[in-house]
Amino acid sequence: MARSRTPTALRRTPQQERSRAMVERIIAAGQRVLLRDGYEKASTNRVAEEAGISPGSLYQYFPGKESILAAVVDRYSAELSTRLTAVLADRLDERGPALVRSTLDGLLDALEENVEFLRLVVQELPRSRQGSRTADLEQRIGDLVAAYLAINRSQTRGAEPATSAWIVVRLVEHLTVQYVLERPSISRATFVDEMTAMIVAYVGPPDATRTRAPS
Amino acid sequence: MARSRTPTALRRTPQQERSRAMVERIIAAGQRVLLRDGYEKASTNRVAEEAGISPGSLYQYFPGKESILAAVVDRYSAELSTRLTAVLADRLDERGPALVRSTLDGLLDALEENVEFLRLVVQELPRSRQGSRTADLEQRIGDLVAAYLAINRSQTRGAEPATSAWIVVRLVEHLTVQYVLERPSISRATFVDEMTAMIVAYVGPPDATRTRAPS
Amino acid sequence: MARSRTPTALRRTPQQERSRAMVERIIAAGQRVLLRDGYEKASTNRVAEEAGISPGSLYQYFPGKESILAAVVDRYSAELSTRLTAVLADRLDERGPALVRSTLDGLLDALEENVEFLRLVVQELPRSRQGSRTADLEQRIGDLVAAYLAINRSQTRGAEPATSAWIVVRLVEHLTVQYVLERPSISRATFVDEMTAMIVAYVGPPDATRTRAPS
Amino acid sequence: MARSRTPTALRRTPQQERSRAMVERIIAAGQRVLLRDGYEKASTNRVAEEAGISPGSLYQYFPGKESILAAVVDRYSAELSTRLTAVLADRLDERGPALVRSTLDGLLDALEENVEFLRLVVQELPRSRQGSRTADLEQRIGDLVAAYLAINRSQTRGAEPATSAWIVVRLVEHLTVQYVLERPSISRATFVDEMTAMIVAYVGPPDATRTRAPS
DNA sequence: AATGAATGAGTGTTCATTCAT
DNA sequence: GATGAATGAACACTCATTCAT
Repeated sequence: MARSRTPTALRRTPQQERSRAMVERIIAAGQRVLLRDGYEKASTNRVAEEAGISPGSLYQYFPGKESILAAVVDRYSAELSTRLTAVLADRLDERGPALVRSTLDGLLDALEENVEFLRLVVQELPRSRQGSRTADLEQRIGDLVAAYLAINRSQTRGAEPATSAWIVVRLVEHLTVQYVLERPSISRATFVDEMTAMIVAYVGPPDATRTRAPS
Repeated sequence: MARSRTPTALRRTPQQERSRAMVERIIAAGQRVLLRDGYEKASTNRVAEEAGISPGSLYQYFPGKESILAAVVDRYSAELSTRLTAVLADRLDERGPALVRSTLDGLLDALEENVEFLRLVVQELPRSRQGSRTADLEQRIGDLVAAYLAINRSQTRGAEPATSAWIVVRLVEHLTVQYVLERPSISRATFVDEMTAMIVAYVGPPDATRTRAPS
Repeated sequence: MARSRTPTALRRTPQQERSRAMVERIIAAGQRVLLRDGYEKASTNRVAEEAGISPGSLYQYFPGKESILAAVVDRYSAELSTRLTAVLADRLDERGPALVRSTLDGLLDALEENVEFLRLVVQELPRSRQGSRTADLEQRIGDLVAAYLAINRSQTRGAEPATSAWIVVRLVEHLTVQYVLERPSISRATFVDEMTAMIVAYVGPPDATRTRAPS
Repeated sequence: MARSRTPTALRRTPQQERSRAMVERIIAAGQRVLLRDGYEKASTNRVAEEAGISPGSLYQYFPGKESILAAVVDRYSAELSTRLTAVLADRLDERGPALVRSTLDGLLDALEENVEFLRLVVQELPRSRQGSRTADLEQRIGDLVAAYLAINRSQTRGAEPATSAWIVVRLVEHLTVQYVLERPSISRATFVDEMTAMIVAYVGPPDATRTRAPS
């Protein structure tokens, strides 16, 4: 019972290492099965077989089927998040349209990395099986955008930063995903231009000195 | 005995009436089961039990499980579509911000009519089970918006009407649905204001200097 | 209730005529369904549909599924029997090898008339579904053969006519059927020659004056 | 714990033993169900119940219903084949009538071992469910008989050995089976006498004047 | 007589989960 | 820890038969 909680800071015991490796193996197998067989045919037995372990062993690492699939989606979300963060890391000094443009570009890059699985998650999986990571992410990014807006945007428009942030986050998320999945006959450059124009027009130009079109 | 032979084309025989009633009963039962038990647990046997008929009888009216659930979703989509059409019918002469505002209002009204089932469809059902109704509607409305933009909007911005229409349709659809489902702490009035502002700013205000096509 | 039993000898009432016609229609439909869908898929509902009547009406003419299929097989057996009788009718004066040969020829002709259905009956249908006609026929023909043997054959061999008849009837029946169904690489002429030789050798030449090979 | 790793190739692990036992148990249950309920009523659920296991367990050992029933029939065919082979093994030096007689006797013994199941297979099961074992056996025995005839029989008759073999094999098979199943009022001794006489007369007695291949 | 909607027990099969080893 | 045989309720669907009309 008195299992020490990571005794020396970040070090893990060999058992924990092995356990983590096994969890990863199961998640990877789960993703392969989902891609190969689709959601309806993805059974625990198939995941176990794909992972090269026995069905019983699954339950040493996960409490049930749902949590396995949720972990698969969560890992994907985490990958997306990581990729996006990496891309944006060296654009931290940008502001206004350039920042928006960079964000859109990074997001599209990240989403295009694994379109097949993105399609699976968005179109095949019931939202209720998608873990909490996406919602968390929306929340966190929403907070960041709100903070940014509170600091940077012009004072001519009256909405709460939180309101604009809520709208912008969902707008960006959904439209980029749909663009990648639907591939409408719009070039990526045009899509980014349009989205940037829309967002900039909506949240207002960052520079208060800039003249706005008379309402 | 003297069963009339449907002299005027549109009259229905009693059997047809009974059949229609049964179809309705099954669809209603399917909707209740979906709401009560969720998509994964919605089985033909449960639908039959909920409808108060035997499992075999289902197959007199539907070819299989998929078609039953599809009919449930289709009926809901048809209701949505009907309500929206009705609301917008007497606003056909509006232009610009007023038209946008009316559309948003109508859409929100329609979506709020049955939030519970909207949540089910959007969050529980895999997109692939949602029938073609939604996609059809998106397409049709997209065409309408593109046509409107081609005629009405100012020439100051360069994007193709089809491009703007694609973006605006998905934006409006997703954000209104999410607003109704998430109920963020944004008043409906504010939400409509913000959306209207965003869309008008994006597609560009109708150019007052440009001659409008006579209504 | 006091329905007259064919009042004037062979005449039938109109109802009885209609009934007989319906029975025939159902049997014909049953045969088509068996040929089209196979035994395992041949359901009463399909037979009714094929006959152009409602499933319920089947039970006005037959007590159940089994009896329908039995009637189909029986009608086929009756056809076989009729054809065989017709072929043999003008050979009644023959004796010995010529009679055997004629019988084999006639039987092969009759069996080849509808090989598809013969295959179905012999290979797909459980024997227990084959009605009693075949067994009856075997019995009757066996009796005839026994009578023939009792009168015609040489007295040098000692078996009971009934014994030889039992053997010969089954031998002829099974081998001709198998020949038609398996189509081994044996010409029909050779097959008939061989069968004739075997039977004649077995039951003994009809003419006592003929020299037999020393045992 | 120290589970031996099957050092010598032919040893089986306990799991394999258990698996074999389970397969046997299912086959035996299948046979009992077939005998008790008949082919049409023999369902996987009944077999499972009779075997004292759950329906799901069936599918750990067999891929489906057909293969279970096929295994039942195959096991019976294998038993028949084994018994027949054993009986004939010590008669290999016989020729002519004695060989025919031994074969018939051995065949009748083998068939009489389990008349109940023989009846089931022959009369209840559609031929198409009888596996390939019977057809294989027919083919193999046919080849043997043809070879025997090619070497041993007199040259007085002209048919191809393959032709005579085809006829004799089917004749012997069908008549012995029918004798056992129908039990006509013919003593077994008489039946064997008659059959022997017929076959010997047909294929021709071994020509005593002809030099035999040295055994 | 004829209908055909309704039945409901039944089918073969799957699969998340358990537990003795 | 790991196994994998065993489970058994559940699934989608069928069909011989009935019976109110």
